[in-house]
Amino acid sequence: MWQPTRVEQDRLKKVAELEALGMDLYPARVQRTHTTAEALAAYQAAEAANAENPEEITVTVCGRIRRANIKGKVAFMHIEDEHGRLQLFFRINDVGAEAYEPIKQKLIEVDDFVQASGTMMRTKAGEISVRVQSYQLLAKSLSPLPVVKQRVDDDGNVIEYGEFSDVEMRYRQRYADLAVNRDVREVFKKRSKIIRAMRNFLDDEGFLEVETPILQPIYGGAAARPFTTFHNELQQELYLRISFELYLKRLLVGGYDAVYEIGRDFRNEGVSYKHNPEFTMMEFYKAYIDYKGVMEIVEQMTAFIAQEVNGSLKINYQGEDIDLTPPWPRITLRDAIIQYSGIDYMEYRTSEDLFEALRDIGDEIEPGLTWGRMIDHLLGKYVEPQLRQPTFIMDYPRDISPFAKQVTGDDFHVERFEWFIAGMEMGNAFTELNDPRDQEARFLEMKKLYADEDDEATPLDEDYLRAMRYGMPPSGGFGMGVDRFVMLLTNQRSIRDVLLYPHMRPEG
RNA sequence: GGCCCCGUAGCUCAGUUGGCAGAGCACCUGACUUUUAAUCAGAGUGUCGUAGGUUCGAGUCCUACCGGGGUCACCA
Repeated sequence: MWQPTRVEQDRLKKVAELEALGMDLYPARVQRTHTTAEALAAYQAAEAANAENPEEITVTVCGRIRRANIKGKVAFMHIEDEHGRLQLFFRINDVGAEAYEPIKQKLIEVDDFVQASGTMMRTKAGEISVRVQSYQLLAKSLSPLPVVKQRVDDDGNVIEYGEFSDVEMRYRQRYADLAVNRDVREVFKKRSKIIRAMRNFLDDEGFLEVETPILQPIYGGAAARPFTTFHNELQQELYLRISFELYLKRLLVGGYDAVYEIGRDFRNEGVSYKHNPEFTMMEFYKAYIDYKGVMEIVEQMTAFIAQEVNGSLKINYQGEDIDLTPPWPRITLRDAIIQYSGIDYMEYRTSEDLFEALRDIGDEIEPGLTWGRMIDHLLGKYVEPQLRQPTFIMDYPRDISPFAKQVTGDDFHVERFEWFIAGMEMGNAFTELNDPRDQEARFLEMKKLYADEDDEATPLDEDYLRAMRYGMPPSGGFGMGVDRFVMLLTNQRSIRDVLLYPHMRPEG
């Protein structure tokens, strides 16, 4: 239930006064001939053509009032639309005493949406403005937005005085955050550009964009706990997908050479600066390449997107210079772990021996993990934080990679790589396992290894095996966390800053 | 889930040893026909996150809870 604050009560009084004047506070019909940016550009063009006496330009513009300076019988307001700001110049002589009164009385004020018609001009101070002949209220604002005063300096930089920075309120009321913080709007515009560039790249490479089920009877393709839900009519237990992998590879069986999907994944895990329960994933699968072919595509795609969006392959992330120019270093997981922890896990080929080796270097790892998981621990703790520049870490332990093809002549490793930048995992890829007999054995192996963990930790997907038995061409597959990639290119510290509506606990 | 930090006006914040609840901006009243962080003259508008406790007296000290941030754990 809304409890109006004192300021909101003031605004409700103004609402009553405006309605007493017969004004429609929320009209359905609007006119607009120019955005703020178009109106400015039109006047600048007219000035360029004839500086002394520019052609008279008539405009009707719309926007939210962001600043109002009522100076007796004249008033200045800045309206803002998505494209910028524009000053409106009201004179009582121009709009008439009756129409001027609501402005003078501040019945129409900051935060309201207005439409204004007039001719373009420059004020004495030099600011391009609309000399308003008539105006109309488009939407009355009942609740004040946080106050952030702005000034544009001589170089065109926007300087803000005061700020709206309460993190919780910014996430819970993203609309207010966006309305007030221009740089936040820019982040999400850039996010859109990044995803568009990704699509353009993949489309041009001959990939087909597809959509696969989010509600799945059996989840799989990644290491994560799922969300569960229920279909009432069918009396069916369902999972929200944790990856697209198994459905996309079925499409290679179906005859497509290359497919990709960009969409939402759901993982029932902790929340952190790089984890949100739902997040955007991009996965692609391409026939007739292996994981090294995938590396080349990933390098080229990253370079293409960075060039499209930032105009450069060099970025600065949180004060750190990062160069995305391909090719990137390719280091085996074994070598990387030797380099950063001093342990060569191939000298400890049982989980018991490796556990002792970890304890010997002072690691407080808990007992009972599988050999592969201990190696994953070594990667996460000693290697990952050190990988600042783009790096491929390749050849992973078999028991944590059930969908990757074994490295030829090596019983311990599979052809898998993970891609890291700025100490964060960006992506994960395999030479895809397409031997249905081996795949079935892996499913059973997983079941045995992790049987005592959460129920159904590794469900065996019979339909996926059926598809594999028809035959899938040798393929390379890739998945990446789009949000983390957006963080990188927009220089945002937290995944919450690249999600419009990050997950929050319910409001008290 | 463990540990640490934070929660005071619409926004950003201060608040001493426990002693009348504060500032800037916003809002409100008034002046002003080219301002632009407008200016000038007035006025403080509050469930100090919530509930208990200690005390003559709590924004301040104690306990629990709620919410947020950080970090560790979890994330085959």
